[in-house]
Amino acid sequence: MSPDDYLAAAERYCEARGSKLTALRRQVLALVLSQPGVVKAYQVLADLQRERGAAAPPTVYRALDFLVEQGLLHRVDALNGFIVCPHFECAHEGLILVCERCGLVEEADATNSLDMLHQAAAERGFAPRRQNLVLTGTCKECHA
Amino acid sequence: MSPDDYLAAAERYCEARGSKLTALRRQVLALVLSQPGVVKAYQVLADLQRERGAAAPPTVYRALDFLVEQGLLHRVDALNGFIVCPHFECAHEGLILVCERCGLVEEADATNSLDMLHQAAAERGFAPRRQNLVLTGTCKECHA
DNA sequence: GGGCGTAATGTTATACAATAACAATCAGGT
DNA sequence: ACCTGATTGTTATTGTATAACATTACGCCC
Repeated sequence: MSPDDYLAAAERYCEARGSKLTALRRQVLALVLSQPGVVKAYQVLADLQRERGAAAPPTVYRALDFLVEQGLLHRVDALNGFIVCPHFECAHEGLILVCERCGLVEEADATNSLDMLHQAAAERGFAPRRQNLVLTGTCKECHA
Repeated sequence: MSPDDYLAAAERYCEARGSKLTALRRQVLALVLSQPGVVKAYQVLADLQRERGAAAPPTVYRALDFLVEQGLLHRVDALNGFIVCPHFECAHEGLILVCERCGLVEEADATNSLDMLHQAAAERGFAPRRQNLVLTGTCKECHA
């Protein structure tokens, strides 16, 4: 899916959910889309400053938080970064693989093991918030 | 297991692995042990400063990195914190459950599903960094 | 013991990440 | 127009982590 198509779909998606993809939020989303793999908040901030002059950290963090909340982005804790969710529309649970070396992101189907994980948690009375699991490591190209 | 027993066991464990649990590293480990749940680097730093006067961030981070490398501690990315690994002796993949409400942290054994996850990743040529997976959600006590 | 290489620690400064607190503005409903 | 709540702007600060280099301690060989 091209960035433009993605943005259009995101627009419709937010519309349908009754949330507002404002100009600023759209711009931040576009900036994240414009780069491959994991994107950092301060990188987005720098890009935003190039495009619209003044901008401060809270501006970026608020937009990113919104986008994560909507499910358009995922936060990658291990890297203090963000990645685009390739299919926010269908609510299925994915396994996201992030290469620490090159920043490549891919998604694997791991429904079975994810179900098992949730079950293991449930056995302890623990209710996981639904989320897409992220594994960091090295991709095929990058392990020496 | 009491802190003292844990420290003694850690000592033997490092000895056996040919790594050095120096006085400083032992002290940092003791400081982490002295607190329940998740411990933050700068909290350890403050404690260390109380105990030995001067101390700077790199001192603490290096000790914590060492302890994580040895498997004595786990880093909890989602919280920028560290937890004690209760069973460093047996090689294992842990599943760490963090309650968003009360902050409780527990480590569950989920070797099977974690193995499956790694396998799913491996099928794509992806090598996950050895890590302990974190699920956030609500614990037994907390889901209303 | 003296000298050497490596690992560990100390020190200073800085980079990177995130939020607090409050002011200003905008959009929709009545 | 007016009110209300959400969004964005602004300034300042707090929290997290590492770079770069100096110094000290340890093991080893001779």
